[in-house]
Amino acid sequence: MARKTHKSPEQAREAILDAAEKIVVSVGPAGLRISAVAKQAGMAHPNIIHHFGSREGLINALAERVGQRATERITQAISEALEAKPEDCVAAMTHVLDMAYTGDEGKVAVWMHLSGAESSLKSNMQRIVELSHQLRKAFHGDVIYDNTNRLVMLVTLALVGEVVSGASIKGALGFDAKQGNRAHFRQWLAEILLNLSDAELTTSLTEVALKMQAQN
Amino acid sequence: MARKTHKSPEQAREAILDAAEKIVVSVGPAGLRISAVAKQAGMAHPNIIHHFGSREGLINALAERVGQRATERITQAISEALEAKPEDCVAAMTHVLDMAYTGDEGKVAVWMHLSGAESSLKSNMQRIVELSHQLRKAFHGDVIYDNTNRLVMLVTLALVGEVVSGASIKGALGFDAKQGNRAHFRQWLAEILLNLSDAELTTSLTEVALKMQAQN
DNA sequence: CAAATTGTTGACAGTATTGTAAATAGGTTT
DNA sequence: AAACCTATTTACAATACTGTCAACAATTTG
Repeated sequence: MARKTHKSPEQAREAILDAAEKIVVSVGPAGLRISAVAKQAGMAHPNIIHHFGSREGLINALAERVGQRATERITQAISEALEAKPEDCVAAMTHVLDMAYTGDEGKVAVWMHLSGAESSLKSNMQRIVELSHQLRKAFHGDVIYDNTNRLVMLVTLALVGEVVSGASIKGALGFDAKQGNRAHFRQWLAEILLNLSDAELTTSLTEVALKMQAQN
Repeated sequence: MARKTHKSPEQAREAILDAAEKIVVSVGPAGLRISAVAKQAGMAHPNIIHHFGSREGLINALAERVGQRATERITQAISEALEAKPEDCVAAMTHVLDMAYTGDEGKVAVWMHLSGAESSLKSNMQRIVELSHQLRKAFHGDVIYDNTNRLVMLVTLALVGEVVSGASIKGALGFDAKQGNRAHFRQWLAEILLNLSDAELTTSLTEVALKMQAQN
């Protein structure tokens, strides 16, 4: 009966995306139903189609928004790490990893991507690699760019894995038991990442690689 | 008209699982429709319900089968690495990582798990950790079990990430360009894993951790 | 104040999918 | 050969979801 007051298109879109994010967090990526989003946003479902064109349009818009926000948090954390004192380096690096998860945005970003959303992944990832390389250079002098690329890839893949089935794997490996909770794992990983940038480790690695190539 | 010859229940189940695996590989985990599986297997879809009870029953059975097979391949690869000569260690370790992907089974296992299948993940993972720890001990003497656990977790998470969105991330990071294809990344990771077991790295890591704890 | 614009909604069409029920026939046992 | 078991199928029920359409009302513009 009583119609809702008209929101501006921007307000409506934001409200719908907020609702969609909540729904995705609670039911997973495949369970994103337009009707459920509409109910959460307190409107009728054709209104969503009016604003986003289709279900796929909604998914792409949500992917774009959460990807942008997550990238913002991560890049800011790396920038902060760039200015951290040496004794704070592990904490700063741990904070960088934390930022990939905060507020369910990393989870939603991965899930949206999993649903086939396109988004501007490439430019976001390249910003992160660029800053990460600056971070490694600040810590260890001149380092190999390819290794930064690979490290970022390893961490990114692990983050995706954590989002997708981290809870199950953690449970299967008994990580709930004593000290091995998620935060501790991230700190452990942060330490490894910092040490992996060390020049002596790099040479050690290339030595092994050379030995192997000679064998082929 | 012409009815199919009756298969034994075991044969029928295997044929259906083969079909389901193909379907999942081609359309992804969320797109698993029992009608499509039935078409692929050349039978009517109620027959699948007859043999597996429901769509969920089919998913669980498929998860169990691919999980078992993938675990078999991985554990065998680790066992082989245990008996490898020192100069073959990187190749053997790379082979272990390769085994997690071979034949789409790793991909399907992750995807099925993603669809909510239960399966015997815990016992499989623990077998892998146990063998991995033997491998690390063989290479580096007595090492910390928790670190083996964390390394297995890191690699497993990265494998899951690779399965879920490895192609996109690889593309976003420009890994297609020169030498950074998937196989090279695995070899690079294998080298890191072998070197990470080194005692000097472990002490370096714990030193950083102690320094950070003192700071808190 | 009138008219246009557009955000919003209820009703509906169309399709896809899972699962059920009864019937049929291949294979096995007595 | 008869009877039985069950793998298999056709037809159907029931539901759920996306997207369309025409109408309505809130807001803005002339």
